[in-house]
Amino acid sequence: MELYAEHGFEQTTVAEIAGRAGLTERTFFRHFSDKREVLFSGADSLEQLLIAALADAPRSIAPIEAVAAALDAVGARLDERREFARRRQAIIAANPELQERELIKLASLAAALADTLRRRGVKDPAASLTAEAGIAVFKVAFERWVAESNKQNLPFLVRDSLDELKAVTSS
Amino acid sequence: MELYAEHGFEQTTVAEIAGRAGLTERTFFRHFSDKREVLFSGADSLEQLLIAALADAPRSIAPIEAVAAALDAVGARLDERREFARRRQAIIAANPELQERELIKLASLAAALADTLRRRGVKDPAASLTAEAGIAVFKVAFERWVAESNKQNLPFLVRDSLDELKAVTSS
DNA sequence: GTCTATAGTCCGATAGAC
DNA sequence: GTCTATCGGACTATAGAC
Repeated sequence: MELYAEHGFEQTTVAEIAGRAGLTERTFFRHFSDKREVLFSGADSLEQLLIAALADAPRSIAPIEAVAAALDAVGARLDERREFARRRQAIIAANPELQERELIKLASLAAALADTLRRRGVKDPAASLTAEAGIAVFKVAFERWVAESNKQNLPFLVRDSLDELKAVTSS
Repeated sequence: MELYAEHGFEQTTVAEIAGRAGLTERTFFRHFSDKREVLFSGADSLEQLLIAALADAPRSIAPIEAVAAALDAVGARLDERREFARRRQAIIAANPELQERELIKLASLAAALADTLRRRGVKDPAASLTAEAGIAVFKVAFERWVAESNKQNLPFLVRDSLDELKAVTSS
């Protein structure tokens, strides 16, 4: 992240990254499948957290509320590292290749959510739509969280964005 | 598309594509920024259609309905080339790099929708959420359209998916 | 760790369309 | 005279094979 922030993602070579870590280029690719992945490898634990939180949500509440609860858990985790998340996001925002990788990670989250919902008995297309809606809410909340000057925390923004989604779809 | 379908996207070199077209590698890159883009260059006209349809929608209807009308227009256009769309989608489904490119194109559509909504006076975060909800609806409808054995057309599936989204968010 | 294919860039030259 | 299209060759870095 230091090198990507200093010289930009494209200008940074894998050899430079490996060198700063005291390793060789080859070793970098043993740990990360490609040059982008080093910025996203932490996402796996977030996906696990998300799915576990959804699976633990009470069956009595509506699917979209269960998804919101799971997103809250992820939001709370990210909120602990707000400055780190901001620096990381600035790097991603500066490079389309990194945005592509971020989007496929979000799509993977949506697929995992939909899968877990189906396991809870939600039928398609409701399961897919609830999952996609949840990710859309999270995306918007996350953008507000990193961009804004105000200090609202991420779980609050997730809740607020969900309320807004309900409002715009209730026509 | 022929080469990608025959040998797979990764196994196909740009030199082969250029060769079959009677051109050189260098010329390929003049027309397409990268090897993936050749499958997505048609998306620009769809984005224009989408935005024009949204801009033309009457101000009297709710933003999400205006977005749905715009998605209908895109759906109708795609419906004319169902078999082509299916073959193209099979290639994309077989390769993560192509999925990444598809997702960033969809994100671009969402950004354009949100922008047009703002120009119509919709405030944020409602504009972003309406746009993201619209794209989510379209994604799910499109998946059903290419995957299903039944013969429902895309505009119908867009409408059906929107109704489903309204249902799952109205808790 | 070594070797290699290929994507993608940069320099430039050429030539037809209008 | 300008615009746009082609091609050539050298080059670097990523990423995969072994």
